[in-house]
Amino acid sequence: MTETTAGSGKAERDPEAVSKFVESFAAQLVEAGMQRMPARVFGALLASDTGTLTSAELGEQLQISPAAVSGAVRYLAQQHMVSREREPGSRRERYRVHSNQWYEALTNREAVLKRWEYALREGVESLGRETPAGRRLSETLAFFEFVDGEIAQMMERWRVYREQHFGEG
Amino acid sequence: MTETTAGSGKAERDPEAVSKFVESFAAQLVEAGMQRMPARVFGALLASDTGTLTSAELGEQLQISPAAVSGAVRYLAQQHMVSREREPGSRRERYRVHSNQWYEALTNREAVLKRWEYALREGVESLGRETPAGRRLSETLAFFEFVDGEIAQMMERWRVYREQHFGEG
DNA sequence: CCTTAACTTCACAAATTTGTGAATGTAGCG
DNA sequence: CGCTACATTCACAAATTTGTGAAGTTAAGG
Repeated sequence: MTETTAGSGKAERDPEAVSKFVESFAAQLVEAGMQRMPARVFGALLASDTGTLTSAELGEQLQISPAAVSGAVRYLAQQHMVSREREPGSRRERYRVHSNQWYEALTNREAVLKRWEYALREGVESLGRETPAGRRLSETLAFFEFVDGEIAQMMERWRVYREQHFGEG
Repeated sequence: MTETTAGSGKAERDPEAVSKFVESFAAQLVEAGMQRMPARVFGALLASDTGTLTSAELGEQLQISPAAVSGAVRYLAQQHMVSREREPGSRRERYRVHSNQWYEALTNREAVLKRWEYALREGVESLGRETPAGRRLSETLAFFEFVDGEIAQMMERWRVYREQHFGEG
């Protein structure tokens, strides 16, 4: 017999409830633009007891192929929404959602904002700073720069708030 | 002869520069998850002198069919990123990007956040507030609620900042 | 070393999304 | 009252995206 897939601890907390949450949460992420598999994998990790799952566990729980798991995890890791850790002995890999880390990632629209800003700057240049369109673009650019700064401060405030309400993560 | 499509005012401000901006800005929006046509239409409006364009102008400038314009505009209007206005006399419709209005729209991830919050609340309930997973979801929920409030304040600060730096829009 | 357990990559079939042309609807104007 | 100028909707073809099975790669353990 395979060493009970779920391994550590009685993993059985109403699989149905878990699945229902995973699917409905993933659906919302999808609607917001995330790809389906990454969204589901992320949901599964969020809903797990330890915040970590192995590739095999993900595959079984979500009924998807190893290839799909691999692709989803690659995406999530690139976005810094999960981290990978090698289990010392085994060849098994663990994927983890750090409570902390992924808040940052989610607000890491930063990279996105930067690219928008760049495109807008180009536009201001080439259309002419003093044209009506140029002025409109300038203002838009200013908005994004403003938001950029504000978000940094907001995350700082969150860290304080979080520590007060939840203690160390 | 058709009444020169571009109609009002000498619309010719280096069409090439305009197009280059439109396409590169749209590309960034697409990468962030927006559909291509809405992104291009929005870019074109941003880069226009008056901030308004007719359906025909959009179609010609972007080389797309009336159907595509219609679809794109419907989407943008739903997201409150443009408004439609009827030209009094004509049957022609004008689409406008209000500098103000669309900042709000962009941060109107609010609707999205609300749905995430809802899904998370469900999850906390069904997995149990006192389980490890339940606690993780709770914290995530708290984060979104926090962000919600912060964004409202941020927009308020932006309005002040904007007025100081750009005067009335 | 050789075997085996894990992850990854690749080529392809299926499903979804996207944009078009044609048909349809509607309001202004003679 | 009918014609014309726009805009919208619909069905479909094309392009893109998505997930799978199979083959490939690497490291742990005998």
